Amino acid sequence: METQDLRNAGLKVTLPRIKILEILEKQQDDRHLSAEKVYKILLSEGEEIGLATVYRVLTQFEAAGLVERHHFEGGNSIFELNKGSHHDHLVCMKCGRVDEFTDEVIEKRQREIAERLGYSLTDHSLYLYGYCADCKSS
Amino acid sequence: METQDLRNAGLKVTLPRIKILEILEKQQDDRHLSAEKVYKILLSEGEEIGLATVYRVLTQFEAAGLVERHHFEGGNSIFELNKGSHHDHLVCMKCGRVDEFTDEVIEKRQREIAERLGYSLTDHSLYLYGYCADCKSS
DNA sequence: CGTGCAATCGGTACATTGTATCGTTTTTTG
DNA sequence: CAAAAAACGATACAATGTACCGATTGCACG
Ligand SMILES: [Zn+2]
Ligand SMILES: [Zn+2]
Ligand SMILES: [Zn+2]
Ligand SMILES: [Zn+2]
Repeated sequence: METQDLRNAGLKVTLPRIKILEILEKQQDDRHLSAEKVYKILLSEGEEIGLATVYRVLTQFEAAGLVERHHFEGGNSIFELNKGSHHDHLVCMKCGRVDEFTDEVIEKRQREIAERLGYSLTDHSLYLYGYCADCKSS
Repeated sequence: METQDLRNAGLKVTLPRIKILEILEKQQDDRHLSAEKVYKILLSEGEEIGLATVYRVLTQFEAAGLVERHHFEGGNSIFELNKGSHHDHLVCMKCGRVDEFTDEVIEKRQREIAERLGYSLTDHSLYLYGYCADCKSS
């Protein structure tokens, strides 16, 4: 139940938050949405929720750890429901398809590099760009 | 000589292009500059070059392969003179310091991952964020 | 050297993405 | 159910970058 998820995250239960969380959970094919896309889905479902609220709520979700924010090439922010396990992304430059992957070798090397250069590592972003199997051939 | 670099890149030799290229070559401590920063340096040197021209010229330099554009966390574009050799970046979240590194193991894993998932890889971006040696202790 | 044309420039209006403000509405608490 | 606190929606604003346009400059040619 979304209601409980919100309470657990320390957020009050309001209609916009429930609806936005529902939308994020509903995505099957692509879990990675922009704020604008979430807003359009809300409109298409007849909800009267302002775009400002969408941004505000997504930012709150991010602060509460419910959601992760990414910056794919192209500039605008992309949100996805937090699955708990870290992963990085492969993005198709033609159709926008997004695949996920994890690689412990890369993760380990990153930690070693940061240590060698004297940094304490807090975060990283790794995006691979290219053409997916479908777009490659066409 | 900057003049020849510009000709080699197929660009006409104009005062703004020479000045901007000079500024990029002059950076010792941090080769990674935003368009706004380049503009401010120009102003501080008494040059009458418009911000629009700075953006335009940097974009042309990028297209000509003279310069690389990055998107660090925070959103705005960062430019650096192309050194020829690929490298990735470590960014200090406190003081903004940028260090560079190359890791052939990571590069290789990336190619393998893309292949495994059916993508033809064209590009990637890897940024490590944290606190540098100086900022870590303070 | 001039001269003329095409490329480029600088200023500014505009586009896009996201944030701050503020009066109104909704939730929570007792 | 009423009061207080929080959140909402509309919209003004901010930040970053692009498009446009009349004025200027670089460069090939004579
Ligand atoms: Zn594709
Ligand atoms: Zn993901
Ligand atoms: Zn630092
Ligand atoms: Zn660099």
